[in-house]
Order: sequence, then C-alpha cells, then structure tokens
Amino acid sequence: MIDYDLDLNDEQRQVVMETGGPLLVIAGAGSGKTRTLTYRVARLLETGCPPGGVLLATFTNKAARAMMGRVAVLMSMDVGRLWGGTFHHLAHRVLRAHARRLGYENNFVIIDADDAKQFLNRCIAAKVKNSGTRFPRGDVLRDIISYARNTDQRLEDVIPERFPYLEDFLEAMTVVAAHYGSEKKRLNVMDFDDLLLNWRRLLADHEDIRMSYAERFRHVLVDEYQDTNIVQADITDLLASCHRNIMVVGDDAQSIYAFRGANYANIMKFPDKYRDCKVFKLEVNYRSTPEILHMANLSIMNNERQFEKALRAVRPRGTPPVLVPLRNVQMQANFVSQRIIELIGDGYRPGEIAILYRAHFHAMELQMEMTRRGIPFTIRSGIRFFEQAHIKDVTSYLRVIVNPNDEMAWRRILGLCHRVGRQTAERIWLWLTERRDPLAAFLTGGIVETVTAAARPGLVKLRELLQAVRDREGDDLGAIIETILKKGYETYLQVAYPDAEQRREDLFSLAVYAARFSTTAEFLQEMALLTGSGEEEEGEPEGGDGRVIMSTIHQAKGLEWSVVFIPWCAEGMIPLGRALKDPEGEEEERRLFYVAVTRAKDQLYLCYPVVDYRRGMGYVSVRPSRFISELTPATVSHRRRPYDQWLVEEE
DNA sequence: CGCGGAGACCTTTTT
DNA sequence: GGTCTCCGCG
Repeated sequence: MIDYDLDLNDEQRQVVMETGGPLLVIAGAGSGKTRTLTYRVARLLETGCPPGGVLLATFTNKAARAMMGRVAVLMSMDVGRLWGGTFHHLAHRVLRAHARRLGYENNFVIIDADDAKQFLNRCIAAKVKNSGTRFPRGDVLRDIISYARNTDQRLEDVIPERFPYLEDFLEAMTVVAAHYGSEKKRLNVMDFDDLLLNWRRLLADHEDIRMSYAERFRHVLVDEYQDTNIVQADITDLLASCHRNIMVVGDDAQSIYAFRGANYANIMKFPDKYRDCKVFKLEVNYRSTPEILHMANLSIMNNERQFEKALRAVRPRGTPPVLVPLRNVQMQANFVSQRIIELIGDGYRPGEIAILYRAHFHAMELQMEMTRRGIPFTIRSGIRFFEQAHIKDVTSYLRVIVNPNDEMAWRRILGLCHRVGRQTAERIWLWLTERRDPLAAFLTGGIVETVTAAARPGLVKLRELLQAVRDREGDDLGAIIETILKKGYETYLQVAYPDAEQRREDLFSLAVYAARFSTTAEFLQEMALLTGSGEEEEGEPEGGDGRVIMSTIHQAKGLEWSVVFIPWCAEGMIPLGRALKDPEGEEEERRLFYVAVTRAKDQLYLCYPVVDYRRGMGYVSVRPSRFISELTPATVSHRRRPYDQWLVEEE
C-alpha cells in the first residue's frame, strides 16, 4: 500500500484522492505536478481501475515514459497496458487500426517537418508559375498551413490577421495548400497535423469507434494542458464523453506554444465547459529559493490574463538572482564559461548547470567558447539526432523496401547516387510511379540502363544495395543497416562529409537502437514520430558528472537545474522582436521568461551584452530586457563591478 | 545535365 | 552557420 499521508502535501493529496468527475488542477512551477499525477494514476489502479482503462496524454514522450515508470515502481507492476504518450503517438496507435475508415491504407507513411517542407516546395513548383522571392518557401508555408489547421481556421482567416504581409499570395497559397492536401491523400501520407485531425475526425464521425474508446477509458488524464490546441482538447473531450472522468493539469503561466496553435482558452475556459468540475491549485514550490521564486512571481504579475495564483517557497533563503551586463557578445560568452568553470571548481557537477536561451542562434558564441575551454556540454539545439541527413538517408533505403510507393524516400536515395541530380531522379521517379511494383521494377526493369552513361554506375550500385537489403529482409535490423553501410553508403559518407567518422558511429548507434524493434515497419513508424537526440533516450548514466545543458527555453519545459544562465536578456532577444508583432506576443514572451527563471533551483544569472554588432548598422547599444527593467530594483542584485571588467583584470 | 564555387540572405519557438 | 540561387565548366 502507498502511504499517501507521508508522501504528499495536503493540496496534492486532495487531487490524488478525488474519485472522478472533471478536475482542473492549476499547478505552478516546481509544485510537484508530475508527482501528483503519478500518485493519482497509482491510486486509480489501486482502487480497481484496470491499467487499460487509463489514458495519459503528456507533452513529450519522455514525460510519459517517466510517469509510467514511476507508476510501475509505486505499484510494483507492469504498466504496459496503460495508454500513455504524446497526442501524436496515441493518434498513430489509433489510426493504424482504423485508417481505412478514413480512406487511407493502414500502412500510411508519416512525414516529418523536413519532409513536409520539401513536399510543399514541390507543390509550389507545380502550382505557382513565377513564385518570386517573396513567395513563402516550403518551411514557412508549412508553419502557416499548420497553424491554420491546428486552430480550425482557413488560410483566408489566418493570413490577413496574422500574416498580412503575405496577403498578395493568399490565392496562390490556397491553391498550393489544396494541392498539398490531395497529394498527401493520393500518396497515403500523413503529416503531424493529419494525425491529430484524423484522430478527431475518426472519433467525431464514427460513433462505434468513439464509443469503443470512450467506454474503455475510465479515466483520461492530460498533462501540460495549457499547451494543447483545439483539436487536442476536442479529442480529450470525445474520449472522456462516456465516463466524464477527465483531469487536466497545467499552469496557465507556462503556456508557451501559442505559435503553433496552442489555445490558451482551453485551460481558462475548462470550468465553463465542465460546470461541475472541481478546481485545485498547487501553490507550494519545492524547487527554487525564495529569491528566485519572488522574482518569477513579480515578473508574471505583469500579465493581465491569468488565474490568480501565488506560489509559496518552502526552501530556506539563498542568493538573489544576478544581473550581469557584459561589454559585448564575446564577453558574455567568456563570463558564462568562466563562471561555469568556477562552479565546477566549487563542486557543482556540469549536469547541474544549464544555459537557456530564446533562439538557437543565441548560443553560437557560447558554443564556441565552451568548446574552446573544454567544458563538457550537450547542445539540444538545431538538428536533432533523428533528423540528421545521414540518419534519414539510411532509413530511406529501408523505407522503399517496406513501402515501394514512398516518394520522399525514393527521391532521397536516387539523389544520393553519384551524378544523379534533380532531373534524372525526377525521370526515374515518374517511370517508377507507372509500375505496379516500383521496387521490383527498379531492380529488374531496365530503367538503370536508360540513363546517361555518367549516372549509370551510381544507379547500378543503388540497385545492388537495394537487392542486398531485400535479400536480408527479416534479418536483424542492425545487420541490415550494416549491409547498407558496406554496400556503398560508407563510401558516400567519406566523400560527402568531413566528419564521416562521426556519422558512421551515429549509424552504428542507430543499428543498436533499431535492434529492439521486431519488424522494420515498426522501427520506421517510431522513427517518423521521434524527435529529440538519440542519446538522451536512454538517460544519463547515474554515476557520471554529466554535461552542461545548452537548450532553448521551450525544450527546457518541465526540467530543473541547480544553476541556470539566461544569456541575451535584452530587448529584441527576450522578448524577441519578431514575436512582439503579434498582439499576444509580449505576454507569451513573458511567460517564456517565467519558464526560464523557474527552472533554477539555487542560482540564476541573467546576462546581456551592452553593445552588439549588427550587419548594416554597425555597433548598436543594447537595452536590458523589459522583463528585467519592469521589476522592482530590489529583486535583482546588480553587480557593482561588471564581470567583464573583472575578467579583464584576471587576464 | 551534374556539380562545385561564389555570393546573397536569413536566421523563433516544435509535436 | 545554413540554405538557396546563379553561373561556368566538364
């Protein structure tokens, strides 16, 4: 039996002990939100709810896994039948079983953001004659279409309101978007948005399916509810429509995903939608020192729209946050690196320290300086493990074997052949689409012999590679990946990349990772949904000192560190100038600042350079962020002597 | 038709 | 730093 009295405070225990009905839990930063949710799931199981009757939707897979792992430990049981994961994973699981009801084949292909971008670029080329330089490219268009769909709007509604500078292109964009939609359908492809929209459509339009899920899930729990969009809220409502045991947990002050359609109103209006819902607040903060928490509270008070809530600290007094103006960007990088070396000297492990920034490019100088000084760090920026070119290349070989109609994969591997470019790839692809079995046709159909002499050797090698992979079908996935390397991809790596060795090692890691899947199809499906760096999936080894984490604020959600540095606390950066164009932008940026600040347990450093060099403008002076200047002076201790001067003296 | 080099331009946040 | 385009060479 679990001793709830011992392990939970009064507020948390109330939430855990509630038997059912709609529940809204407003949980502040560091208030033991995960702990409460975990205990509640354990409690539900303890009081007779079968594991298969619980659905737990969280924001990241990592969070879901962590939570289910904890439940397993608490209950000493296998929670394999408990449904937990991101909305996208859960959607995929449901759609795999019912895709035919929506007119898709069950083996539909999921395309990620990068594939979607290229797909859209081709749609633009097909539908717009002279797109011109101002016509949005595939990646921009993808974001806009995605935003519209995630907010249940049409482009005609979204463009004038949010992207008025694109109004000239509205008509053409609508045509492209429609073409994109029909092409996806034709090729049996879904993007990330389709997963959610189709899941909702499945539940809304097919009563038998809706009832089978709604009856099964006696309890529906949603974490990070402030970041859900309309589609996700509808899905949870539909899933809970039978038992009405829906519990949502979130912190309105930490809503930072409006840009991709997250709907602030979901959490604010939850009590209106469920009139009988009980509202709980978790207001004790166990994470931060009173000084850090006080600053966070003062900052977020500047936002108009929020639930009344005041976080109380329980930790003893510590040191106030420090504001550090530096002479320039380089000095900022020097300061952060220098201070980290000192902290490590004081006994902090690198893994207890994080650098959090607004945008990836804010970390450039820092990254170089940290490397130069030999500080171990992990950067969770930019291209992630599973999105790197070499990883996608290798999976593309597997994709055409599993699904010979996978256009994205064919184009990719054709383009990898020496002396094969756009034109040749296009010609071969057109030829392939006319065959009943494109793979067999490619292997035996003689298309290779029709291309120019220069391109032929490359394509012959590709044919041999695919033949070899197909012959090994059913073998251990790791072995198959090695075959791909040996049959020519290794050579390509050597020629194409200076860091070929590193990439080769990545692929061996991928082979190890792949070995846990029983079928290639299963592996590929997981690859399509995964983001994040591969290494982290396994977690840091406990004994190690770890590495300093460099991360965007968005990716730091839900995490905590002893010491947090926030570089670029300057106007134009936090808040980001671009984001302020949106009327809601300032409040969202302030929430972002709030999230960053509340990640810190013991020490917080807010840095900004006084001067910056901008292209075309030369040296400009930089003002500290409004999120700092709007605080009362007593909150943040100003160093009397700026650190950059002090560093100069040291040298 | 492919490819490499040069140069311009732009950089928000992500499941 | 990354991505895209343009251009001249093979």
